[in-house]
Amino acid sequence: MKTQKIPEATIVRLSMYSRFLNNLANNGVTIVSSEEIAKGLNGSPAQVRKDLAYFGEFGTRGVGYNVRDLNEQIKKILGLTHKWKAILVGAGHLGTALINHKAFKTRGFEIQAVFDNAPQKIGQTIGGVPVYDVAELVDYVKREKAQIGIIAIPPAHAQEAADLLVQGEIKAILNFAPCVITVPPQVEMRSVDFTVYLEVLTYNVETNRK
Amino acid sequence: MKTQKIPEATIVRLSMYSRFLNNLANNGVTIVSSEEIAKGLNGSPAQVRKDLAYFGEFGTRGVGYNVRDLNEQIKKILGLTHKWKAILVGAGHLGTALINHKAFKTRGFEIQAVFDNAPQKIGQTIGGVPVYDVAELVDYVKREKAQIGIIAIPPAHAQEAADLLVQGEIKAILNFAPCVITVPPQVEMRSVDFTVYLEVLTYNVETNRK
DNA sequence: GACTGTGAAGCCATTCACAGCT
DNA sequence: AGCTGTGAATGGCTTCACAGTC
Repeated sequence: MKTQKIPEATIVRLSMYSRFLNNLANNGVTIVSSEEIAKGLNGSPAQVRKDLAYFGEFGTRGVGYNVRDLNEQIKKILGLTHKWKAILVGAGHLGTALINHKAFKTRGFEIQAVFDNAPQKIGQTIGGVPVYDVAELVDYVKREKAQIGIIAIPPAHAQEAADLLVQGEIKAILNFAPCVITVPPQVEMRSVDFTVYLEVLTYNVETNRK
Repeated sequence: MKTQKIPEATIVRLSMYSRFLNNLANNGVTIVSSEEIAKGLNGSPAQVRKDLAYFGEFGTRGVGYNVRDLNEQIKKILGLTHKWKAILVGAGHLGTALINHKAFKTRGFEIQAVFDNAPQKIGQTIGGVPVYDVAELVDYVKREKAQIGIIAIPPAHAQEAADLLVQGEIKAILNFAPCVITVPPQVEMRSVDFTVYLEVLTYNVETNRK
């Protein structure tokens, strides 16, 4: 193992490997081969081995990988051995869906607060999470040292929300608004933009019926 | 322009260019350069030109691109000159968020029906869209010739939902469940998996504070 | 002079094929 | 014998740099 640039696609796959290993462990499987992991992910065995080899030697030649150990290693790599404090911007339908989504809790993410600018929403709770005025966002993030900000509002105000999060010294932003957002380099940012995938689908459907 | 393999990343960017061009047009801009498009997308001018050049010569040397014309061309490439019939599987929070999402209507996608297995939801409407029993899904998709199926249910049953959509001869599937789904090659499928991006963020936050 | 279109070069990720362990 | 770990080869996307056009 040496220091080298690791493809983002590798990190994405690590996250999926971990999920797959969880399932295996729940089914009582203790040993797994790169071949089997690959099958579970529609990937290739060489890819699996290469991805893991960036970070160490986790397997046993002639045998395979210990499911539980490998999962622990991957979680450590991804930074999932401790909890993460998240806050949500947007108390609309999407925000509500995210608060109620199982995936956050099961992976150690805790949405601590929601921020919105609609007076009738402020003071309420959604799925047990309090809704605050967006005017309090910067202070809250600073005070609570929230690390992850999730943007779930329409594109028109998404950049403003990002700016507030940055002002609060957030570490990372997950943006669900279908638009481009700019943040300073020290802030990690990824967009989940389903609209572009929808159009990738239509492109492929149109193109393949030649 | 010749027939060659076009990177998926190019299609993703085309979708974003189109959105950007919509904004420009709404602001009364008529001509745009690759440089300006690049700035709007945090990309490079060469990339913009290369992406567009896969499909034709849409610009004028020394001048730039006509905003409206280029947008029309891109929409044609993406198959957005006609409407798309979509159906949704899952009448939960996420499904509700998707039905109410502006992005579908503005890009020509119409969610015609929602399918769920909860008896108390069947017969209701959500955002004006009727909720049907999932038992009727296959027939409905065949009869209405729905082209796009959207999966918005927990991972445990996502593959079953995909199988039903495939049985109904759907053309494309957009999967929001955080799991791997397998479909036959003639069906286009993409997953919108925000959980992996969340973990890409944590990986980067952990790694960059060395 | 300005900006597009494009072959070539450079770079990065994936696949291959086999050496290395158990 | 079986499966991992890995340098080398391949393939593909992006960047470069300039020719082409207005």
